Amino acid sequence: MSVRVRFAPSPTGFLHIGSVRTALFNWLYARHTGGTFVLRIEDTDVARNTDQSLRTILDGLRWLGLDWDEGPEKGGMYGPYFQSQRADVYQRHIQELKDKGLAYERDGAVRFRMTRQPVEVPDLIAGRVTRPLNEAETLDPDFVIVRSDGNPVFHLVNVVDDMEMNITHVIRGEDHLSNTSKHIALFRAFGVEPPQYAHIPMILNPDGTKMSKSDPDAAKARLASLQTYVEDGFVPEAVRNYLCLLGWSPKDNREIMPIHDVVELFDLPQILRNNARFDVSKLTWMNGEYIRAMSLERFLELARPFTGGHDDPKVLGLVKEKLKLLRELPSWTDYFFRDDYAFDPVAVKKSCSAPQTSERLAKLADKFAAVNPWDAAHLEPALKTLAGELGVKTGDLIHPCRVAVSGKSAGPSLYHMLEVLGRDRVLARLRRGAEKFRS
RNA sequence: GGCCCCAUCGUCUAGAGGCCUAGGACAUCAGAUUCUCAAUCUGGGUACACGGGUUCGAAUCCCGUUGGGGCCGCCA
Repeated sequence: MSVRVRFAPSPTGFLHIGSVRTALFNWLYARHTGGTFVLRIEDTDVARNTDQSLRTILDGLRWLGLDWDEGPEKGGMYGPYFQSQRADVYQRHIQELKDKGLAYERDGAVRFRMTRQPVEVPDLIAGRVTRPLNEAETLDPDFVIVRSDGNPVFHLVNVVDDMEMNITHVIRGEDHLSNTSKHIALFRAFGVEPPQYAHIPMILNPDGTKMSKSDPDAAKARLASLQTYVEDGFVPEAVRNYLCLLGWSPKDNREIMPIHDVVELFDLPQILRNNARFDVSKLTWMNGEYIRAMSLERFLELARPFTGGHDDPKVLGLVKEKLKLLRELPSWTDYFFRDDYAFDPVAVKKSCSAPQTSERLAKLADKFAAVNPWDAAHLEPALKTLAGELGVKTGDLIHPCRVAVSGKSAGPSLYHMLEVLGRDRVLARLRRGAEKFRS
């Protein structure tokens, strides 16, 4: 039988990074097995659902390249894929349980007559887990499956849909492990064999606490939302790759690896059983690696939202290898697009405080005025010639020059930077610097 | 509190009884290189939570302790 897995988020707020990892693992398993990846929207909590949130989920999955085979905007034979549109399906199953004497009403809600026996949960990752009933459950293990307002609850709709949609493997967060006995009991009540379960460990904050989108600590709350990484200029390839490595490993010391290699190697039993903490610094490193390695075309495409409209390919190409985050883009390129860029005081003090600075910049301007053609290959010998004539180290010209034309001590290769800046701007800025740094 | 899951460098991990005086990566420190920064290269420090077993031999198996996480809703 062909594998069918599903990602079943609720459209309430931002997309949680842990949910994203769950979606990723489902997608990987589907692609690894040649199975089907279903996206199902669990929007039974009418009060909390928003269209905006639905968009966030769909956009987030697409951003990461996690395409679904059945679901919203895609269709499929098992639809509809919104639980809000499946009321009749649930109604039928609730009636079935009532007819079998396995559901009854109390206080206006419908309750499921839970088995009084401990339920063994076979889990592909955790192994066999038997969860005995706790004290309260021993007294009354039954639980609500339809609220008094008539809406069925998560446990019921989740099981009914997994059943109706022929889901073969339920890959979800470990926070559901304790509930699984309820789900298995429900499957049995319907006379259906439960799917295989694989509960994946949680992703935690750097301090080991649970990642929550509503954490009172704003910095931690930011960490929990996928949107944060999009806004900060992480690239999807890097986020996806990093997430693959949280709870899974190719076991051959590779870390940066193409997604199709992960798809090939990925399997459920090899998923780790322990929680992982989210390490932004490693993700940031990986992001820089991906940015440096990607094509200029891809870079231009991903950089567009961060350029503020200044997307000259020559400029962006120059700083591509410098970046760790796309969000840093403006601070690397501002002087290409404006003449009133700021001068870093530390850089000025370090490179432009020598008394000869002014004279050197002026002479450099004169020397560059004669360079033809204006390109890196001709600028370099011109500068070196002048250094020889003045009897100074090239650095004594290079550093002041860099500060004069960009305001910074750090940037791309000087000669390529000058080439892209163009003769007019470079000469003007050098002469302006000669005035500015006159001591 | 009850029940469940888990436990290797600061972090992510490799390790399925001898290959481990524990390997890789990020981070960090030192050095090299460079026109700056980044990158790159070289090197350093840092871990098997603790206590009992089992075994000729344990990071690897068992038990306990401690610690972390999860679940105990008419949320999902």
